[in-house]
Amino acid sequence: MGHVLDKLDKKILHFISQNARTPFLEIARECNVSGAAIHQRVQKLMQQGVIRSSEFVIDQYKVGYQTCAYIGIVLKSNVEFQDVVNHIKEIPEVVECHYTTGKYAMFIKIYAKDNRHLLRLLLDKLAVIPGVANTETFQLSLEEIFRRQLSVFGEEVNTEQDKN
Amino acid sequence: MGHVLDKLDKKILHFISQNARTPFLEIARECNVSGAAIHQRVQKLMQQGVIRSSEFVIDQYKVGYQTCAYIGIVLKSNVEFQDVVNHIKEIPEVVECHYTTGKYAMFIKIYAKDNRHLLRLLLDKLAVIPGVANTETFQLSLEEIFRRQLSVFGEEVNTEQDKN
DNA sequence: TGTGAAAGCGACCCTAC
DNA sequence: GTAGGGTCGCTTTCACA
Repeated sequence: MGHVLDKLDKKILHFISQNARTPFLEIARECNVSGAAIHQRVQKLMQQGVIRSSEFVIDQYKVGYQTCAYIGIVLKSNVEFQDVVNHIKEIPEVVECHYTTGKYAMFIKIYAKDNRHLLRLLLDKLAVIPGVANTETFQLSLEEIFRRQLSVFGEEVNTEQDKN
Repeated sequence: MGHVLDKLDKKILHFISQNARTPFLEIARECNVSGAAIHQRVQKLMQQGVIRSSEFVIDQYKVGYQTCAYIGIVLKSNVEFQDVVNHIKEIPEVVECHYTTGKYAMFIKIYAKDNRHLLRLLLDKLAVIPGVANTETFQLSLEEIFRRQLSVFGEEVNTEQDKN
């Protein structure tokens, strides 16, 4: 939890969370510090786990995955969560998996090529997992309206100022 | 949306979707092509919109956002979707927004610092948007079990082979 | 922790195929 | 659409403060 981030950390996160290829030297110039400082900060943030990874974001629709759905999963009683998770992990089309409190035990996000594919995933891959009682599907429309990273830093990041 | 991706495209996407800082030259060596080829392919993929962006992924929990929820939104009748979307966009804690078919009109993903914060967002920001009839919240547990990009390319990518 | 310089590479552009 | 070379700029490391 309490990772104390100062303004410089937040500025760095602000930049690199929007464009992973931003040169560290460019960030350094924006922040009026040396390139080495940025480099060291980024390494520390990675070690602390504040930075989880970096990735190019692919448009799933353009590579043939036309359908996306959130699925709430209800488990049978006395089921070991981890067993179910292990099965779910084996389905490559599942891109997120969460525990939830309330109505469902778990919530997953899944991509499929089309509705038929989605149905097959539901029936042949999900429903057959031991422990899964039933599922409810919230099918998302073709167009994702928007998607972004949490811009926690927006307000506090002022690009034209000294480092403190 | 037939963007025809050949094996080389898929290999490239496979690498850069997992680590945005992978040097193109390294990918080139893996694929037995020149660095320039990778560079041009990536540019083309960006122009086509297959690559949407690149980003460092921040661990939200480690920067003080302890709570995450999916929220299904029901709209009043005769409401212009876009008006509602415009209001939702103004809430920085919302990181995804989708249209859905079925029970809800829209589905969003939202981060909050804690339960109180989530409640305030629901009551003070979401519920007051004109056109929003009611919402249903699926609160996600602290620990995200996993999150990954669609590895469409896994099966087809063989790192030790020629380019065709 | 941050700095500055130095060394090693990679990105990018251009020309040729 | 790919290869190769050259230049420029970036990353990374190190001694020092």
